[in-house]
Amino acid sequence: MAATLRDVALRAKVSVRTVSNVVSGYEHVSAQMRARVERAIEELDYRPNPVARTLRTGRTGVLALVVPEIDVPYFAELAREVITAAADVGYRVMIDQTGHDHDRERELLTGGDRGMLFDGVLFSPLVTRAELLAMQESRSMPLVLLGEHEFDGRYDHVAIDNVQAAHDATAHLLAIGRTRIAAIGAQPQEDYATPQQRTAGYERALRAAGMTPAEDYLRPAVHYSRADGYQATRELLERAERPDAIVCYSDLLAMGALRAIYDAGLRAPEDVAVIGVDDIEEGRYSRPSLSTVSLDTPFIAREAIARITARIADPETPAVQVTAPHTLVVRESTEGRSPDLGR
Amino acid sequence: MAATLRDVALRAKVSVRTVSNVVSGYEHVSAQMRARVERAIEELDYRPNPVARTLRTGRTGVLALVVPEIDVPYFAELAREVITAAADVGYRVMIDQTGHDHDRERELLTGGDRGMLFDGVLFSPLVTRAELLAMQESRSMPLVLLGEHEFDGRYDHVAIDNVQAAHDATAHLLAIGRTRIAAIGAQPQEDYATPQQRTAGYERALRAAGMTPAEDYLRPAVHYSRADGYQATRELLERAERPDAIVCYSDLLAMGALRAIYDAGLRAPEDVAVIGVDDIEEGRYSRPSLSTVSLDTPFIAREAIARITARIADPETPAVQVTAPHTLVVRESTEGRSPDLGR
DNA sequence: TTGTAAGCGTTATCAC
DNA sequence: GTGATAACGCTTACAA
Repeated sequence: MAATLRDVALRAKVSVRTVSNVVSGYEHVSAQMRARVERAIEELDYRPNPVARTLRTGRTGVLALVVPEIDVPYFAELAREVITAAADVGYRVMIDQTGHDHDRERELLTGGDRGMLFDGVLFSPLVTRAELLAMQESRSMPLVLLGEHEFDGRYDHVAIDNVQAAHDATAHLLAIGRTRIAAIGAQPQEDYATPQQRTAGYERALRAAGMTPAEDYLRPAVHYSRADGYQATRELLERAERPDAIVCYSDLLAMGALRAIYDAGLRAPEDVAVIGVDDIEEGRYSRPSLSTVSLDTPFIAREAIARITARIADPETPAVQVTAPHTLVVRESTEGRSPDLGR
Repeated sequence: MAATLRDVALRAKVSVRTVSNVVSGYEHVSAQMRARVERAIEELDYRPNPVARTLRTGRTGVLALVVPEIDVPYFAELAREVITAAADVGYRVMIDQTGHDHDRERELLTGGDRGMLFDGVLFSPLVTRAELLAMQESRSMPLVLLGEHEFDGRYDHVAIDNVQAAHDATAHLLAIGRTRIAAIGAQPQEDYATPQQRTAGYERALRAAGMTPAEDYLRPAVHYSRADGYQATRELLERAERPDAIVCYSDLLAMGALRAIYDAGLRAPEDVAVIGVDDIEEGRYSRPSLSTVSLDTPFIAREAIARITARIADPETPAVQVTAPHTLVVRESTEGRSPDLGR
């Protein structure tokens, strides 16, 4: 049986209060008391029970990170950074997957079952804005939204400038002389912010170049997966007017696109240039290596942790939005440049 | 302020005992009592506090999954399956990263700080067996080891037959006529089980074919990363006696190898065949697509959850070892076959 | 079947 | 500076 505070107190012949003081690093404890208590702790191999502490303090030391699927490289890389950043400030991270399930997403957001298990939630949502508003009704728990751009002053956001990111990707394709530029990742049926914003950026870049976005060059993708990218690209390549470039709304879509282009007997970038968004490591090793818009995941993670801890400390902290920087990374899939992999 | 059991009791004019009975689905509650209580619960939007429940019952409903790095695709895919399998039986999953840090691994294993935060730990270790034995000293918490092969009867194992897996990969290269077969992923400095077993399988297959494993064909890799695979392959290709095939101890290493072969102006599989271990999705879309030894991740996850829940229910359950099935998957990187990606 | 009350292991409010 | 002691919200003997 594990030793408790009381056991230590008995052994050290002091009160539990004193032991608690020593354990939680209280200042005003005499040196000899401290020594006595520490010996008893040592002897009994005492370790504080975090559950009891939580019941008393209301703090769990745990954050929830909610993502659609943890094995999507972008989310895996984000999770890694988040876990690391959280550990730096003494937090652990619990990961929940929504699996693209609206109901599950809502349940996680309203805290359906999870009561006081977390001190805060980092949410990378698919959910619509309208639905988010409804969430507001629910019991409030510190919440930071990741990746959304729209900001309504209600929640902290660590945003990505999706419009600009997609614009930059498209503008790069235009700059290298492409004229039939398709896009993969739209979700016309749904009210999701990310695909809408990326489509807006894509179309804005085309219009700025005096081009009219062609309806059938805008391909939907449900899961932003390799399979989605593969399938959508196949369809695009069957068009009479075959595109000479594709903007993929995620690197994973782009990986599928590259393979589809190869399977069709075509070359990237010569026949079809491809660019993605995210900058996952996979794209640095693929053939061709993938041009992309790099999102600063460490920044997002650090900022998310900073926001959530601030809100936990003071729930009345006004909600703020920070936008993560992004940069265009040109690799072989658009310009034939070699990556720098030699160490 | 969140409503408590007592609030509900007061409102429904019943005892807390009755409310608790209703909440935890106790059988013998009269219909009218139940109705009354449920109305009060509804009105107060009451939700049980899991922390208080945990303090009382000793069960947290949380499992820890400990992996080196969550953004390594194999672990990400495993985590996905584990989280799903855990959710099916009412468990949540906390993810901890050891980051290849021995001390951190030991700390997580001995439960350094985490006291009673988890009901059990699923551990995918790098740690040596000798060190594992020492862990035994520590306070016991239900533990299931993932991926290790050695079984000492002390812990539950969901094992991979690493020797056989590496053997099968090597045998396949021999079967397609390769004679200068290198391996990447050994860790001669360390006492890690996985690389040792895979090297054993590699060497056994070579010997069975009447060949002598060449020392300088066995390349170390510390992190099993793309970068490690790239670097090791570069070095191999500089050898006077250039290998015509490479067994990579992980698919990620193989992705780096493929890129290095391409950068060296060589072709896979014509000049150098490559095979990995894991069967991550990335390898189905790479160019060339990657031959590999497929590990049954869903099986591992399901079995791990089954073992840990059994041990939580009865700590005296004898430790067992189950071995996950693996299968050779032949793709372009060894035999030029096309993958089947069209849906 | 339902009520009363004793903890679970902490922290925090009092005194001294 | 240290010692009693009352919560934190729940489950569960033990009674009724």
